Amino acid sequence: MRAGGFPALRPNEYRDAWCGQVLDERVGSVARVAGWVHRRRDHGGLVFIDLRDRTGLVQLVFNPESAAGVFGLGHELRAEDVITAAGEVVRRSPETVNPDLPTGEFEIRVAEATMLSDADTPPFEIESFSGEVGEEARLRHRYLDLRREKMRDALELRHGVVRAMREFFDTEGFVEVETPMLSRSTPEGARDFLVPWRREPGSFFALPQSPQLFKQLLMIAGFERYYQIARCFRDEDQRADRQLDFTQLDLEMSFVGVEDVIDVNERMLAHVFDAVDGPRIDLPIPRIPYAEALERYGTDRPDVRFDLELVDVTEDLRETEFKVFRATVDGGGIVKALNVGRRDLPRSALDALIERAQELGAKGLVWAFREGEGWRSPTAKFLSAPELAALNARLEAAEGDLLLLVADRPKIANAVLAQLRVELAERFELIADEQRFVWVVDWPMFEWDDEESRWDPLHHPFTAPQAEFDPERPGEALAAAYDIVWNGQELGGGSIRIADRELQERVFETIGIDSREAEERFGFLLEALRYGAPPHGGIAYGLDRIVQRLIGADSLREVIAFPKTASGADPLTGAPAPVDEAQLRELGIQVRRPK
RNA sequence: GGGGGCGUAGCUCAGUUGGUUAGAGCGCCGGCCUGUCACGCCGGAGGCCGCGGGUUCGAGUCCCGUCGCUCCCGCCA
Repeated sequence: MRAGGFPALRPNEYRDAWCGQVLDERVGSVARVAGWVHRRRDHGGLVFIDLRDRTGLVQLVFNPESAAGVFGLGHELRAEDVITAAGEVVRRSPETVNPDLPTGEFEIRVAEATMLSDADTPPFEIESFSGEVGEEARLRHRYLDLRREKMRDALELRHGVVRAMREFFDTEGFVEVETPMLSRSTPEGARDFLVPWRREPGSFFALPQSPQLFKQLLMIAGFERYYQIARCFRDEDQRADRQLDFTQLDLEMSFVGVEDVIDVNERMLAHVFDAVDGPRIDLPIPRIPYAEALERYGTDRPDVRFDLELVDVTEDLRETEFKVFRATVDGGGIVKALNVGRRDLPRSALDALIERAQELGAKGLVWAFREGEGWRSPTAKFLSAPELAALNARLEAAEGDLLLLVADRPKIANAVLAQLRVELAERFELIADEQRFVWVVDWPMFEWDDEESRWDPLHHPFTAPQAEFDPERPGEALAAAYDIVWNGQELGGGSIRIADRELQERVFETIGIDSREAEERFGFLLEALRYGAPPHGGIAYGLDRIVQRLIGADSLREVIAFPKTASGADPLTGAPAPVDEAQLRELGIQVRRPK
């Protein structure tokens, strides 16, 4: 998947052709190319050089018929030397054609060549055939790692994605506006990156976790349609799909409802994917209510490429004598189950499943194979015949089907089985070879936080409810929010925002932010809402994740030019690094450093 | 903060039950080679076995600690 072609090249003193474009129309004329020595094949009386630029490779031939100096240079060239070379483009004789190279039918007979920059032996081979180079070596010399075709392709695809987004938003009347990097700490929930302010020791800017409040202010300002390719920062531990700084596609629209936002975004995604030859998106993208996603898939980001749905069997076990289930059910927990189908798993594999379930947070996992009217399972003897029959019926279990049950608090039972569902689907190859998108809609406004004993916003506190909500029953309120999920990974999420000051205050109150704190933290927003706020809503995407998925990479690092390691370091620059005392003094910061 | 995996030559890796001088492929250096394209052939250099401590007659190998890379849980609305 390459994003677009390469522009026509104007001749200059270094080249008049891209390596990758030394093709038919060049045959018979002189071409000048420039680039890096990719590989040298020195036959003594004849030297072949594969020269590389960003467009690809072309073979240069140095032979004794060329000037002595030029032929001599041919022998001296080493990997990654930078040269410019000119000579006649010739068609190779049929037996010397390299079918693996786009330029494989042609070569340049070098008549003149200049070393522009000779290179030390690189710490690793640019295109290695002996396996993946270690992450730290790659990042330490990222400029060499980025010379690999794979990395060029990834970043060019990323460019193509961004360009297609801009194209689309341009035709739809959006304005790209930059919001500040240095601003006030906003409440996205993650830890902020703080920037100390010299003139007021003890006061800090925060780097944005998202442009959320600024884009709302832009709507109040009357821009109506805004977007931004926005750099965002969150000081949380890394994952393969999480970096400290990352990029969002952020957009916001005025005078819109949920349908309007979804419509624009579906067309945007279809346009972008089409522009980069990504998977086809069939519109409209199906929607699934949050509650249904949780019920059927155990997660708010369901992978709908395969069935294997979760089934709630709590009601069948309400009266059971089996203590484990009974205690859970009586305590407000649930029992959820998965019918994995007829699978021959040895005891060791079943034990491994139990272990995995525990790793994921479950107290345990019950496995069973349907056998006649009952079960073959260590647990079978604790359940009555009617209970077993009811479970078999509820799970539509056929003879020999493997059943997995988890009893726990709803959150845990769902999460554990949701993960097992995906892992089992991979294992048994149930996942259709296709791309499936789904909108998750009808999110609850609030979620009860047991540990803090308060209601938390499920999205963020600026999300509008679908209708007036009963402050006595926040748990029943639904939000005008939507997330888009691609093959089980969240790509983006958004909502219609609160455009009414009083409603905004009520939501703050519900989540335990009293009017004084609201004034202190969000006074500027509340004040802005007084001066004519249009109804508005939007969405934000993880841009890096979109590109990662498009190229099928395992890690975000494959689509970010200069990413950080899993521990948040940058081996190339050595960041983060101590700063000198004078800088700290100026900022009024005292640091106790370990000796 | 917690857990798993990994750390041996520049790179990717092997290294048996703890036992003599730690290996391979690629890369690198030198030589030969006029049709190769992951060129070939001959020769060579290259090691703090991540670091520190311990057990042992003896440690790349076992134990403890630590650092780094990585994946996961917590966290990331």
